[in-house]
Amino acid sequence: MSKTYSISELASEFDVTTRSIRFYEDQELLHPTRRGQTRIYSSKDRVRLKLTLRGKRLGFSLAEIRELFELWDETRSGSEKQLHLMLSKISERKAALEQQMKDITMVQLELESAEIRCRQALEELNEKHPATAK
Amino acid sequence: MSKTYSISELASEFDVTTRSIRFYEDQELLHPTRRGQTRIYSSKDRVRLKLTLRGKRLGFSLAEIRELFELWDETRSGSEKQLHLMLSKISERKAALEQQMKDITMVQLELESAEIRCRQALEELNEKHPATAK
DNA sequence: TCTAAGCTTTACGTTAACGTAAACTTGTTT
DNA sequence: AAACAAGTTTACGTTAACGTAAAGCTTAGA
Repeated sequence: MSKTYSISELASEFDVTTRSIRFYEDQELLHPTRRGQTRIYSSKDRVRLKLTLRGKRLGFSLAEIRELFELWDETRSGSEKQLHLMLSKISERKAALEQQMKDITMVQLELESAEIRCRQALEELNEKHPATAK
Repeated sequence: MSKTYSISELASEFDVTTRSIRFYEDQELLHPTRRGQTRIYSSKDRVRLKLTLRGKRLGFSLAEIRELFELWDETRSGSEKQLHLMLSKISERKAALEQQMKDITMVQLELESAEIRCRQALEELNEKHPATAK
């Protein structure tokens, strides 16, 4: 009897619209059960929603996210072939994430130096213009 | 007389289509000059293209990237107000990037443990099935 | 002179990821 | 009974970021 959630509970917890959540179901990322016609979300669904949103923030498409979910499900009782496929997908993703880490680091460095140049420009303004006090 | 580039040179160097490069110009991310009707790209344009692609990999929209370029250009001879605006945009971006770093780290951990579980499953298969040699 | 490569503009098509609106059911509160 | 809140389905609309022709210039080479 683990916990369940309504669609609006999940929507407000993760700050997405119910429209999005239904859309994710349509794309087979979530598989809520029903009571009557009302959707009931398990904690597994909740985890999947969380993972979905995280994946999105990382630039994965919904299709890619779905592919990962499916692979993982198939893998859970998988043949050797499935397991190897999963391992190769995993290392694909790992490589992509490492590239992203590098990109982020580069941009962070650029932002740092941009910030420094901004502050210097401000100081120069204040020397010519020591007026605007405090 | 610094170096210049043709559209297809840049396209093949960065592995994008010429269509995309022209589209970026349309969105005012690039500003090549012309010889006759042919576009000539400066090394500044090349840098901007590189930054654009990096920004895209990080999930920025073209509009956001353009906004950053414009802010930076305005800032280069900017008023105090411009400089402060730029600083606040910079810290916005820094915060977003930190969140992304966290996301990546989380996903990397999940991939790690998924990989481990895969390898264990493979070992178990090999114990029941020590056949497929080498 | 013809052709081929590489460039150009113009413009309609496409995909992903929802937004938005309309009309309906179901349960519960006044 | 009436009205409300929260859920549902159906379906058309929207935006971003290009893809994909189609048709025309321009210049080096056979």
